[in-house]
Amino acid sequence: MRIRKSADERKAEVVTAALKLADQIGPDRVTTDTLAGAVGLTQPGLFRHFPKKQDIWESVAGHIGQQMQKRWAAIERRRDDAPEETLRRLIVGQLRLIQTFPAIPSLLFSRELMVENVRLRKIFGKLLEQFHRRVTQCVIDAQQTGHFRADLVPDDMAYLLIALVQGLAVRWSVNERRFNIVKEGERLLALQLQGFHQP
Amino acid sequence: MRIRKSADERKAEVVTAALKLADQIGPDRVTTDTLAGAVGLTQPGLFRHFPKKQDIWESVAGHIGQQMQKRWAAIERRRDDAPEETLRRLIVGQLRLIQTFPAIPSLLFSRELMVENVRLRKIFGKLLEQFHRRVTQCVIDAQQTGHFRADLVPDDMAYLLIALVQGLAVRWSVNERRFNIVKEGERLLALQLQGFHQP
DNA sequence: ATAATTAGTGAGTGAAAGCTCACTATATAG
DNA sequence: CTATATAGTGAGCTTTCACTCACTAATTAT
Repeated sequence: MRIRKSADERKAEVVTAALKLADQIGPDRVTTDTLAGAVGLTQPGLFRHFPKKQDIWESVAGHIGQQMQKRWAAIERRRDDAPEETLRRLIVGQLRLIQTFPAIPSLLFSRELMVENVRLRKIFGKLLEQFHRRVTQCVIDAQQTGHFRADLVPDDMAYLLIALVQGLAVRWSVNERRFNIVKEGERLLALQLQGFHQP
Repeated sequence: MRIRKSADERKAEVVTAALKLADQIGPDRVTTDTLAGAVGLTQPGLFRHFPKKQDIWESVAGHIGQQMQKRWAAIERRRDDAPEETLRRLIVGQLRLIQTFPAIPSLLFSRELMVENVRLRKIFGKLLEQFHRRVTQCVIDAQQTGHFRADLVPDDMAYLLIALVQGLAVRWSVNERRFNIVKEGERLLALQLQGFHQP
């Protein structure tokens, strides 16, 4: 008796398995065969749900995008936070997301995703852009409440904060994740923010 | 009459061609066939000089490493620079290197290099570590000359500065290199250093 | 209960890519 | 000038991988 599941359920399974495998063996080594095995299907069974392999990665990107949006929305719903607190939550949230899906950094630079799939690059590009917009807004707000120095360019301050996240992600990957990215991030963030405070 | 060159000359040609191709089409798409074509060889001809394909990438990594060391040495030879100036040169030099070899960021995350080749990961890991050590030393020096705040942790300040480079590299790649990474870096660096200065 | 739809499989195809090998052309040494 | 070493080639091998297709088993609708 073979196990049979609904299309939607399988799709979800495949996406999470793809993320897990991408983490463990690297995105470009996730073959349709290993992925199918991971969800208990034969290789052709996968193509029943995703006509092309790229479709799988697009679903994965979509899933990550949703997770980001969800976190951002939750943060912005806390209307009584100070701008600096919102900022802190945005940055730390991003780090936590990376911690939850450690494949994200390698995904960003995989051949499969970034070289071969234009649509995918656009998706990630837009996400980064949105993130920058949000961070910039926090910076502006913090300047207006007098917490941050007003003589600095908010756009660039946001870029520095985002670089903090990305640099940390790079180091974490190269270091084979031998440190806690969130803790490390919180420390560096505090340091970075000190530089932005009113003297 | 077939063209015949010395082994050393060919090796050098192959390394530069590999870097160029990695930039143009992505590291993982550089096949032995296209690479051989780029240097005017047949595909098996390549294996005369590099027994395994991985050996090519190791040579490439070695070449990049040499370039870095050369730049660092040149900077450190300027013994009369202020620590902050040395720091500035280190960071901007790194950005310039990336500008010269735009494949570096994608190389750092390619399957070929980072997943499949442990030795290569070690090489790059060591380079990053050396860079961090150098930057940290500059920070300490700048603290001792009274230019930087002494209450901040030098190690972490160095991490922030390196994150600046890496974050910029990420954005540059995702943005398909539509901005000048060196100019942008100089601006962000100035901003970052402001935060480190004595109030 | 039967028909229609949908999920899944076994076997196989074709293309890509790393690598081998026997052989040839060119250079260098004695 | 001959011998030896070295750079390069053509043909082919093997493995891996995305994808197809005819067919079967389970589910849902009528």
